[in-house]
Amino acid sequence: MDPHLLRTFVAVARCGSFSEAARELGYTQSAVSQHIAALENDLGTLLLQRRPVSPTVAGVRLLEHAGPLLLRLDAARADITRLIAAPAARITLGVSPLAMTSRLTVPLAGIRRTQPLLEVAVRVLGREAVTRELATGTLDLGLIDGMAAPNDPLHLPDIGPLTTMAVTEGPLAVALPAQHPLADRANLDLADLADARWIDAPDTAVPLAQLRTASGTNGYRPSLRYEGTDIRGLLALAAAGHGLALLPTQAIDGIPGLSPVPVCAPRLVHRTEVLHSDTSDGPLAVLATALTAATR
Amino acid sequence: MDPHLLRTFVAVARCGSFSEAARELGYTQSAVSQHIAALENDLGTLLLQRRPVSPTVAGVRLLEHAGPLLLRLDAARADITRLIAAPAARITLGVSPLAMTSRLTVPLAGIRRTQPLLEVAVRVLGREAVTRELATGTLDLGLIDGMAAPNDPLHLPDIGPLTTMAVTEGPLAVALPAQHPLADRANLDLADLADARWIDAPDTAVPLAQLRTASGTNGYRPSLRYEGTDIRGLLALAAAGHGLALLPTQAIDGIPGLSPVPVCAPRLVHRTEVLHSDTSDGPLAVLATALTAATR
DNA sequence: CGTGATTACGGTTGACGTAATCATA
DNA sequence: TATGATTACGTCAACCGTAATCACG
Repeated sequence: MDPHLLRTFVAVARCGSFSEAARELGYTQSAVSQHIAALENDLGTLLLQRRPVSPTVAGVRLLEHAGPLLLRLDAARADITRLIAAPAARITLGVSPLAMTSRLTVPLAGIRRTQPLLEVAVRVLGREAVTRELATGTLDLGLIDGMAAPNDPLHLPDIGPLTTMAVTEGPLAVALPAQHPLADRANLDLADLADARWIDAPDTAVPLAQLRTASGTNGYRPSLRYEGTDIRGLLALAAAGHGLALLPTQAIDGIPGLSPVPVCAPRLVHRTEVLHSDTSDGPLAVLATALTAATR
Repeated sequence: MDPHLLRTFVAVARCGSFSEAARELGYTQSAVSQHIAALENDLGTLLLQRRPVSPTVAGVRLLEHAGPLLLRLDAARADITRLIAAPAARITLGVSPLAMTSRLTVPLAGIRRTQPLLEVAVRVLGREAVTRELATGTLDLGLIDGMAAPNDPLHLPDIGPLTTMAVTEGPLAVALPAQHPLADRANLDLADLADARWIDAPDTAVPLAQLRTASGTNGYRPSLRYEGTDIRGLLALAAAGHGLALLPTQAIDGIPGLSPVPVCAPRLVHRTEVLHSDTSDGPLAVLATALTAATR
């Protein structure tokens, strides 16, 4: 279970080919074959079906472990090197789409005024990408949004010891087309919409999987998948009746053709949090607290 | 960042000695020294202070990663081997103290009646221990309790793909000595007790760290630490006025000298969940659903 | 047949143990 | 000075590449 072996295993599984994975990793076909053989021998089971190459049941299971494992390994290395390296002259901020609001501009302006030598970059990414890049050190600071119970932290994959601070909490609403029969309701119970058609937009709206666990049902089946980080596109699809989406009320308000209907049960809020891994009080920690303070 | 190196690193940090760690791992003193040197060389920084041996800042940081990393590595191996191995003739159940209630006996009796050949063992452990042993395959099924927002899953360290199902949700109460000034209150706001004296009983009561994150304050300082899995002992300490503890109301009811006072804010519940890593519908999955069904 | 995975085999690298050296309480 | 970490060095195994072989489409 050497990380190298795991890395080639996930590469082979992703590529669907030993030789392709070998090219990608800079190994020979032979070495990749030996890696997989070593893993399979170690675990005592076949991990990949050959010709065509596809993971077995055990292989699928191992893949579920290998991803987080390798990510965390990278995170550990990045964490230490960041601790050693000189305080950065450049801060890259990763923001999930719905965390990217106009309020962000105030503390950013503050930082740029007080520390004009500090280069600041803002990058809009999906939620998973933000945590991943934060772990590997590509990002210095993350601003992530999500759904949670009131006063409850977001459920984030634990890639390591991160400092998290709440920035905002606001109401959630279902984006209903204006002509939808329920569009004039004062509020809605989520469970009533379990059988409706939903848009699966994991990076912009609340992920459907989360709706399922929150309501304990198996509903909220997707009618359409929306990938990317652009909210306007999602709203256009919702307005056109392609499916429902759960968003912060604020993001739906004033969009033509859409009525935001608040969700009354279960009791849930939209929440944004700042994440960083700076234990001391460097510019990162300062910016992080500035971001929280600006909206309190 | 070879796992072997990480393993010896945590061993050395725990033992506070190279030679002691070497004995423990079956290496020579020399090999351990080389392992640490390799790690330090790879990461480009000192990880341990020598004479006496104690982790540096970077070392502490690495330790925070290494634990979960190695645990997850073990979990992956255990997961695969379990998948391969024949369905067990023995099921070991790990239960956290407050998840161990009389309701458990009903589904257990059901299993023992329908599958008399199946050996069943019940083991009461701390919450961390249950997840750890579940990950490494020592336990087959876990029953864990904790605090959460209503209808929200427990926050568990993600050691891998686990099936979790809610078993019970019930009210929480502060265990106050009968003569406490607030003992006759109808209910309490948690924030009002942030400056009180608390008992830190991470395995039995709600961990104080969780109270802090839930209320966003830095209070709930421990006056006494209580280790172990015996609730009666904790209740005795609480009744004697050594400090407060947050527990399910049910656990405090009827205990002489203690008044359970419900917590009204923030809105929180005591919740128990079943955990297992069986994807198919073996005896584990059957028992797990039996456990949830019995209390619905 | 041809593409692509496996096996055989050799060179190099790296890992661990023995033993000598160094350093600190 | 004694305990315990480091360094030197030799041996052995593991790893990867080259090349031949095998197998499936």
